[in-house]
Amino acid sequence: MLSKKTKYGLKALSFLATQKDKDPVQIAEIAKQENISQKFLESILLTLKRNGFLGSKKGKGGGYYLLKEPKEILMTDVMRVLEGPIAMVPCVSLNFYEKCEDCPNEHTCSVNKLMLQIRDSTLQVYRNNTLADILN
Amino acid sequence: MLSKKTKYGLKALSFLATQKDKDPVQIAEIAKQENISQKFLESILLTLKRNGFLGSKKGKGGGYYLLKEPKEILMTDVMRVLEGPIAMVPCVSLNFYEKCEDCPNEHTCSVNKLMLQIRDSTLQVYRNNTLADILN
DNA sequence: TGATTATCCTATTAAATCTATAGGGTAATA
DNA sequence: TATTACCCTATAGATTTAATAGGATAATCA
Repeated sequence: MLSKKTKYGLKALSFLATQKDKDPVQIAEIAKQENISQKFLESILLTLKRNGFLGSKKGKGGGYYLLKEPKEILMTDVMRVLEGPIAMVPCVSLNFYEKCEDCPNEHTCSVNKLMLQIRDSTLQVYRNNTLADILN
Repeated sequence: MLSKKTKYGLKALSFLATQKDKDPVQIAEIAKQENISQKFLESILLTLKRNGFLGSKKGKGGGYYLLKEPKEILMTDVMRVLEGPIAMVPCVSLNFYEKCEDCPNEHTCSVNKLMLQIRDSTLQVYRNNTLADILN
C-alpha cells in the first residue's frame, strides 16, 4: 500500500509543476487544492526540501517552489525519499540491503527470487518516469 | 514492505513443494525448518487451505500438503490471498477497485498514472511465475 | 521598527495494522 | 480411548502511519 505521505508528496510536486510561473506557492493553497491536511503536508514539503527537490521562501509572498525542471525530477529519487526502499524485502534492496535474520541462504530462497524480479520491474518503471511524465 | 505473513506463506508453500513424496507435513516441522513462529504459521496455513492451495489431514501422520502441482500454482493468486491487493492504491486495483475519496478526477491524477504502470509491471511478474518457478 | 505572514521544528497523540501468543475445541488415527 | 495434529477465536504487544498542537524563526512591508 502506498503511504499517504508519498501520495500527498507526489500530488504536491505535481501541483507545483503545473504552476504557470515559478512563484512560491503557500502550503495552505496546496493543501486546499489537493485536499490534504495542512500540517501533515507541511512536514512532507519539509522533507522534500531537505532532499533537494524544493526551495522555500518565508514571509509574505513566500511558499514552496520546484528547484528543478519537472523532467529532471526522477521518480526513483522521489519514491526513495518519500516511501523509502523500493524493494519489498531488505535482502533484495540496492540502497538499503540487509540480510534476513531468519533466512539461512538467500540464494536458495524463493521469496528472494520472486522479490528480486519485482524490484527490477518496479525500478524500471520509476527510472522511466520523471515528474513531467506523470503530469497531464 | 512485504508482510511476514506473505513471506512465511511463500516459504511454507516452497517447502511443501520440495517434499519428495506427497505425504502431509506437520506445521511444527515446517515452522522449525523455516524458522517461523508455529502459532503464526498455523493461521497462515489455514488461510492457504481455505483458499484452495493446501489440503490437510488431522490426527497422527497428519499435516498439510499441496493440492496442486507447483507449476499450477500462480503467484498472482498466492499474493492476492496472502498480501491482499497487488495495486498500491485502490483506484488502480483490478480486483479491489475503489475511488479515492480525496481525488476529484483519477484520470488527471499523477499518482494514478504512476501507480497504474507499477500495477501492470508487478502483475506481469506475478503472472509469469508459478510456485515451481521460484524453487531451486 | 513593528506588525504580519509563512515557513521551520519538536513533541505528542490517535488510529491502524501487523505479529505473535494463549487456550482450548474438533476430528482422525491407531 | 488415548494420542496426535489441525481448527478456531480472542487478545495482547509492537510497530508504523497519520494527524495535531504549539510555538520558534525568518522574511516582508508599511
